[in-house]
Amino acid sequence: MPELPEVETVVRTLRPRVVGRRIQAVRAMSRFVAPQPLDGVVGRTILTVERAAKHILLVLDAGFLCIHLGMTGTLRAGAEPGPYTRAVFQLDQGVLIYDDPRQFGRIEYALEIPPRVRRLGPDAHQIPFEEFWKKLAARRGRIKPLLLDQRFLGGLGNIYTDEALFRARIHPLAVAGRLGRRRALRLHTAIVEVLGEAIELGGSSISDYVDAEGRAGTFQIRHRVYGRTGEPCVVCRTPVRRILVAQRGTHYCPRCQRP
DNA sequence: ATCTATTCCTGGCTGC
DNA sequence: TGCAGCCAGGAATAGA
Repeated sequence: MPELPEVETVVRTLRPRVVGRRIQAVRAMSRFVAPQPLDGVVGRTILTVERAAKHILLVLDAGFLCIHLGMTGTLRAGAEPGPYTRAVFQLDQGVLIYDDPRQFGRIEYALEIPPRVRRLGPDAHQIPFEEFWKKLAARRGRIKPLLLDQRFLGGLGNIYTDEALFRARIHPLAVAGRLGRRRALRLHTAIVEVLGEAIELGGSSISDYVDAEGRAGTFQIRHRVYGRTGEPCVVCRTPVRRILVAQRGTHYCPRCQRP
């Protein structure tokens, strides 16, 4: 599932392939992925490609093409259309293919940056500790749902939330505002480190994820708790436990991450 | 503010 | 082998 490191990798691999290119035609095959017409992008030039949390923002000479990969979305330059192709962008040089089997992704064209992007909290990989600590201390809810809340912090999803909490030795149900400065600092460090390491390895490829060149990431082999239910904790050999938190599968070590 | 449940979608899995 | 049923989950949404 594309989270911050995967989206960052897509943006980095996409950039050299599309910046300066002119969009000559667009074909949207899914009303679910593209609920509004995308015709406005035709004739526009791609100025830059930016990441806003998990959103990909193609800044055009007029307006913005905003793409969210959802769970199974891929955006590939110079690829061939397949059975799950939901949108095709014909460029003056090359083509951009959006594939998405489960259609949880969204493509939107607007003259202004869409509200869903404006509402995003600070970037999980960029937020300074003092700001993180201040925001955290004001919250009474559980830490995991809070980290998943894109208005609180942008970019974390289920995988990296579980991995960061494990590294920081914090229970997913711990109350955010009661973590204390020491544990908050551990958590902030863990978030920044796990995201940085994942970006270095091109993200995690669990099922569908590939970058704009079609290459899979390799960070999944470094996962310590996510998808390791029942396997021994890499630190203490206690079996990794899976519980449900806010309707999400949550993986943690019951010994390293005490309540 | 915070929580729960629901909705979108379909490949892949389980169990019979 | 075939098929029904369920699960995975990001984010919006409704309702408590």
